Amino acid sequence: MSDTPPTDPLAILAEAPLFNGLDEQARQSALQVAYRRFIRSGEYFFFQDDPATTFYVLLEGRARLIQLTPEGQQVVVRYVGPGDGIGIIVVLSEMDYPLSAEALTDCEALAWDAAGVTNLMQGYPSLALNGMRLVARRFRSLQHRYRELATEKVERRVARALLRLARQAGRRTERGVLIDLPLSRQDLGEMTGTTLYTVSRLLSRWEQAGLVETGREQVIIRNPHGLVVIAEDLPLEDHS
Amino acid sequence: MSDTPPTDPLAILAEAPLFNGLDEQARQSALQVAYRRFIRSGEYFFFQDDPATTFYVLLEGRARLIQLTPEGQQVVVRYVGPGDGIGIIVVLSEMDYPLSAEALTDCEALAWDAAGVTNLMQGYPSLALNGMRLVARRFRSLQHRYRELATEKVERRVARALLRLARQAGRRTERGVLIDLPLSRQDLGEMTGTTLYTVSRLLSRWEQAGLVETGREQVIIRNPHGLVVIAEDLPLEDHS
DNA sequence: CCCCCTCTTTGCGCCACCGCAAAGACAACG
DNA sequence: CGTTGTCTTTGCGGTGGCGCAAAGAGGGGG
Repeated sequence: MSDTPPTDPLAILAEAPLFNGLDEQARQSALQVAYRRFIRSGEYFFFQDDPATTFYVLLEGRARLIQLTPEGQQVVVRYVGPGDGIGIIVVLSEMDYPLSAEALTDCEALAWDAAGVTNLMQGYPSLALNGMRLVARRFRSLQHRYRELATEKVERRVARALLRLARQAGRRTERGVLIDLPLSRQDLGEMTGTTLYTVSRLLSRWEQAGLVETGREQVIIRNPHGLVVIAEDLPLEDHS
Repeated sequence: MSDTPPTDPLAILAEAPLFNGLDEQARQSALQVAYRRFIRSGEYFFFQDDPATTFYVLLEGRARLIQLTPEGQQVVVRYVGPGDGIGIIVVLSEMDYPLSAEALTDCEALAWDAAGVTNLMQGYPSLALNGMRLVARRFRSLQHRYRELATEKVERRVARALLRLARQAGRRTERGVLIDLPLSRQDLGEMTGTTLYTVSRLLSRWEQAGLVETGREQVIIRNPHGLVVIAEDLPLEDHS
């Protein structure tokens, strides 16, 4: 996660799901019309409601996608890492960006403009199909989370969010699985549709129970299974 | 909405957003690999978790897409009408259907199997791009609803849902805009992530206020603007 | 025409969650 | 090493929404 070999765009493209199954030559021509961008930690790839002009594939670093409500509330939509694309969906549909992309660490990315992507896809239909598959997968996961939000109560949603984050950004330590991201109570609230207060109370309770260990903008999961029990709402074993 | 000329597949395809901008010849070849299906009211196009084999374009009738939670709760994801596609997203990604599609009236549809669609898209890249645009739009709208669900309270969500339904399936009558669908309190609850009780109470209140007129599985909107005020949470005019 | 089934309404108690407020903890910075 | 700002915790009161239960209201079938 923090070993940073001099990034080789071609290698990362080969790994990137969007270019999966394409031949070397296709990736080469994709690279030729791409340009490289560096975004410093805390800065933005783009802002919500800007016209969507550019599609990115992250080479190095970590970013998150945030949606702002008209009233100014935030929702954290997704975290992304190397190999992930940002803005695929939008660039192809001549819309405005529906969310903002914020760099959490210094980031390096490949960038294509809308015309470039469209051309590539016309030339390599597999690229278009890959794109659809990607979008499909993301759509599905969003649908899943939508259903969660609609039907499940806060406790489960937060537990799930932690497990998901552990999968995406977890690092084993001797104390447990550390979520390797600056992650405030506020952030967790925005991801799960609740408030920082409720998150804080939940985490306190879970810490009491020995499930997690928390610090400032940091969570370590000591007992993943315990969280799963909450996330899946498994019947607690009766100890009478 | 209820005039039913003998359905002409080519004409409907020409209107269908997926085939937008394609030439006659492309639509012809699409038709050649399609077959026709009739689904009776109350029956299902497919069930959640079945392997996704078939993509449909609805020619006639009305259907809805439902997601079931592991615990058996339902969420109504979307209503569809003539010209709409069902299952685009999924067929291309070799997944299982993430939801069930239920016919609300007798339905007539064109059907393609996964291989057929993939072939068509390889042959007509614009088709793939159209597909992406469609999915992108739907993704956006889902994202929008996700944010609604995460940040807005029930009242607004129900008001929004009614307005959305009015747009999709509204018919002017002398009493107001009738939502031309059998629509129970339960359904509305499932669409907005709440319970039939709360929906019932809201509708009662709104009926008192003269905003709507309700009956068994039926809603007529008398004062759309009033609903918009609620949906957008506009400051109520001060009448002191 | 009546019966039965489903949908709807509404009272009621309950609790999960909200959100302010104030105090404590921690990190960064000069 | 203190100051400052951000993040976190927790008490507290308020309430929105849940969900049972029981009584209406239609509608369709026999």
